[in-house]
Amino acid sequence: MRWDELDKQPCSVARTLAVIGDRWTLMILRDCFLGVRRFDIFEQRLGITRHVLSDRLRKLVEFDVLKKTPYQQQPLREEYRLTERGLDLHPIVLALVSWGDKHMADERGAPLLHRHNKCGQIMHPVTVCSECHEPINARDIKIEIGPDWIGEDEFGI
Amino acid sequence: MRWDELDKQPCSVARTLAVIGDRWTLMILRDCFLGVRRFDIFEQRLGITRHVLSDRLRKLVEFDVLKKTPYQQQPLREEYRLTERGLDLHPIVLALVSWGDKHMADERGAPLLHRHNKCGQIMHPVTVCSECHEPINARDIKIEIGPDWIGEDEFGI
DNA sequence: CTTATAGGTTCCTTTTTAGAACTAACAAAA
DNA sequence: TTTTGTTAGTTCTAAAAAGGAACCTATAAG
Repeated sequence: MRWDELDKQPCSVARTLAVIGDRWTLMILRDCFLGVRRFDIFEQRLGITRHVLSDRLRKLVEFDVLKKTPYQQQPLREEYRLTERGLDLHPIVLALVSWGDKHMADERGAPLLHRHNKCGQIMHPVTVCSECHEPINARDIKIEIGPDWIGEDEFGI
Repeated sequence: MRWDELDKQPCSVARTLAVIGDRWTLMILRDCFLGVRRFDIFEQRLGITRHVLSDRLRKLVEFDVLKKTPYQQQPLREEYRLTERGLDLHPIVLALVSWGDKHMADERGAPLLHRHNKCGQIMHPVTVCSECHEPINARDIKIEIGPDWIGEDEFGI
């Protein structure tokens, strides 16, 4: 299967990865959530080639994850900002950070700390059930129906 | 920057993506969480080339995300199972599913449903603060210290 | 008149991926 | 006993993508 056919699959992971499942796209989005908005800052921080950066930003705008907004006229300059759709990617980025903090941190610990404005504390993200609000464990989830279900009742991992 | 230098960056997102930030790796992991364990089943379900599948599985074993376990002797056959480290990737996969369900679903709705064994209900993942247990909004998180902080106090998105 | 800035595009080389064929080690069927 | 099938790969070539450097455009500053 070619990569660009992925969004036709009846699977939400495949469809999401068709948008952000690229080598550089999630690094660009990380920077977006850190406040980066301009082409040259992305380039400097990421060490990505201009060609690829240009292509990825264009695609993210196409998918309505980022939008171009002018911040200056004469000459026209535009910056890239997260849309509501893009802001909804925050749990994905947080989940990536959290795994990296736990499993890839060096002796200095987590490189960045997240403070939750509402409670004022340094936090890490916890994934809970929308219904009972208990933390979710991989073994406690049963996949139920849908075309991608392969018929096993248990993970058996 | 070359992709294989990414894990040297002082950033948990970069370090995590060095492991799973590949075009196909997250699709392989999706299937792992659905119970797939064998080479030929991955191949059939993903439409991935055998060469790339072989390479990605080898890397995931190297990173201790999957482990090879014999399920038959004569001839020796081995299958790939998630390690504890691999199981910890579940929140990432759930976050990808959740975004896809919300933003990429077609008229039929979410392709797969997740039932939480503990409460028995169909659920979707919610990311909450580890301290106050309130759901997290991108605008409510302030990045505090660390080498990747670029010095802005607000997202201003 | 030259240099700097921001946001790209173009060109060429290297790396990665797609797609198909081939291999090894056995088991089962004809 | 020869053929066919199964599982888990490896090897080969062509096409696509990424890396790296140079070039382009519009404007402002020195």
